[in-house]
Amino acid sequence: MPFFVVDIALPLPLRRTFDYLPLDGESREHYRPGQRVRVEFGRQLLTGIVLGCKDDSEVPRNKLKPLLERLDDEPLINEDSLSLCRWLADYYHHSMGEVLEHMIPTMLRRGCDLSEADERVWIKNDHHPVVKLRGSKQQALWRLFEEEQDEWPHTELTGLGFTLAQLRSLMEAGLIREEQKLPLPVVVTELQESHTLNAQQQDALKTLSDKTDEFCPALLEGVTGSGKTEVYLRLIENALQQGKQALVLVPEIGLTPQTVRRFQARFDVPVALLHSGLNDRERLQGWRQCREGGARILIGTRSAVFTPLPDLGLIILDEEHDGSFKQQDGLRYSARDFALVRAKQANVPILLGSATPSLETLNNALTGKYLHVKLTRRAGNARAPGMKLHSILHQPLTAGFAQPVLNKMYDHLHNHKQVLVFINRRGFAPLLACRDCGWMAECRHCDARLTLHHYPPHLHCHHCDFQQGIPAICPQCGSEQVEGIGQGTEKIQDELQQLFPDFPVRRVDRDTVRTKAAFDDLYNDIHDGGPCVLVGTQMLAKGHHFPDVTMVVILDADAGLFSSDFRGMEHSAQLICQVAGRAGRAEAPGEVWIQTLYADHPQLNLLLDSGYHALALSMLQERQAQQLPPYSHMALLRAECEERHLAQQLLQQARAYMQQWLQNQHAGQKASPVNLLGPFPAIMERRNGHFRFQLQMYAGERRALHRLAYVLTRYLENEKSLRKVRWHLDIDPLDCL
DNA sequence: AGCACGCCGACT
DNA sequence: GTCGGCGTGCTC
Repeated sequence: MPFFVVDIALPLPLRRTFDYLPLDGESREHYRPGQRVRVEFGRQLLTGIVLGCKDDSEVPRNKLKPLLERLDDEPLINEDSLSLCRWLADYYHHSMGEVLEHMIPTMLRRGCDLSEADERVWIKNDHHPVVKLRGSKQQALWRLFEEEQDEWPHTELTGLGFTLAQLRSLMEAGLIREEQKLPLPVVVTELQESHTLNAQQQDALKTLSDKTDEFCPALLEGVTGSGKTEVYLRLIENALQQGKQALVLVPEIGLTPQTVRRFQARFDVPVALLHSGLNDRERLQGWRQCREGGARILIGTRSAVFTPLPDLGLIILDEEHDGSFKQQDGLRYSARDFALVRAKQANVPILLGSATPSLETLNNALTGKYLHVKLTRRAGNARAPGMKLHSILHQPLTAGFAQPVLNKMYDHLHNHKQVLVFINRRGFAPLLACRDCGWMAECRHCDARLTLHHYPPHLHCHHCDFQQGIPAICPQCGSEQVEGIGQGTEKIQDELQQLFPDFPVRRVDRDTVRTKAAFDDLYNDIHDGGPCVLVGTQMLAKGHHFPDVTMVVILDADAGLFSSDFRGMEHSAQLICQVAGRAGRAEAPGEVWIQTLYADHPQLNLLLDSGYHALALSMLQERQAQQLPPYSHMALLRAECEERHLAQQLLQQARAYMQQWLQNQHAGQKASPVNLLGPFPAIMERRNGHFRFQLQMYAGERRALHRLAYVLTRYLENEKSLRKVRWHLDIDPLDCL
């Protein structure tokens, strides 16, 4: 047998792969890219992925080890997925082995067998005798098989109150049989009719349905309540009719039971869900349901973009501007950008939806790179909320509110409506300070103030989770005048409750709704109506509809207006629109009050007078003038270390290396194709005990940036002198703080 | 990333 | 005398 070696990607941060000798008696045909193998790596056992075979290795023969075991006969990852992984590894300058880890569920990464997703399932026999069942429970059970579906997972039936004895009776009667197999998601049987589309929605649908058999990226820009979801549902319907699968990607908080139910109740097909709440086995089941074609629709968050879908016919990515589509550690990929690459490879349409598209996407739509479809009218009777800036300059405030705002809130409550107060600060007060000497409670691990919490009483760092008790006296001067300064959700809740004693004031933040279940309870409570005030953070802004909310108060819009990040205004505007979108969903028109010290802020006024789109166009002009993304491409090299100077030094060294390389490459040229800025300390220089610095890289051409990033990562990876410093390269970073 | 090897300080 | 600290280097 001719000599050959197997090229294997291992789950290591190293940007290279490893050669192993094949198993005795196995030829090249046994090794196909995408199979899993067990190997001895140093002294540890690892599961790797076969990338291919080679005639020979760069490594001397005596150093080559034979691999220990081949885990798959059929590749677990197909050629298409492998080439997507290669794209990710190249584009994000990441290790192939770690990229591949994203493609398969945890259990398979650990070497488990596919069959571990199997479960006890009861199946209706094709040819069953006609029998008279005695017990009413048995009859009810049989009806499920006759009227709803042929297959039922055992756990699903016991969940409905049926017993093993009842199932055995049916089996003995020859009606059903038992098997170990992959269960399918239960199909909802009470289907809902589709809503009728308004003229605009019909036009949108027509435009978007034009190309279903080829790559066609599109932006659906639709104001809140304009019925984007209905358009999604129609497009999915088309895809399903053609025997295709649909992938729906939603932001982390967007995957609510309400959303899911809406999709499930519309289609007579199994819908798989992938989100952070699943355990390893459920993940494996969902993955197999998609890969084996049982599930026809997959709804999932960021990581669901990796799921194999053999009949993929459509990708929908809702709230495309949402930051949760970008992974913020490890492989820092953008699920939105990756979804576009995937759609291109699969040659299928992809629809990005948003009321407030990111400037990147909007630019692509405006330049014609994407199809641009707009929905400007609210579906049904819903009217757009009226937005109003309320200047609090030189105004006396009660509990942080201006009197006219409180009066308005009172009116709404008395009209049996609900009021939503939005403030992006958890806790009681954002800082604890001494009245006498000015001392402030600071985190010992971060450059940040500790937040004062009353429920329960403690000081808490929101950046590293450090907690401690509240000092009774000032540790600096001994004064007893130690108190919270400023306001958070807790304080506002307390004070509003005193101002409106006749109405419940509820707080909605990470501290009150820790679990998904808690949120659902609260949501149902609120949904059941009754006038109340909701005080909450970002959590309130996304995903959920509160039909009885007719007034929204935004308390601290100013915080976002002067951010040091160039995307600060964009994100503020998106957040304001999103919060505003919570009001006036139903027939009752809503109103939005924004308290601000800067009532003449030009961009804020543009947003309120002319809407997000107009503001976005103006922000794009600004970006163009400053050559910021999307008019340039960016990468960020971040470094952090417990020793301040080492973090800084790594970036200085990286900068020197890159400058040298650029000079060699582009000798004689006037302008460098990549501009380097920094190193700068991060806005919060110390976090969790680590000093953080960063180096910005800008380029007009993506090519040049990537060529530089390639040599940089190889250089840093092999530079052993700086190994105490943790570093990473963030391609297309979302925030540069 | 692990996990070895290796060379210096405080313990039974 | 040894246990254990983490600097350095390697893994096909």
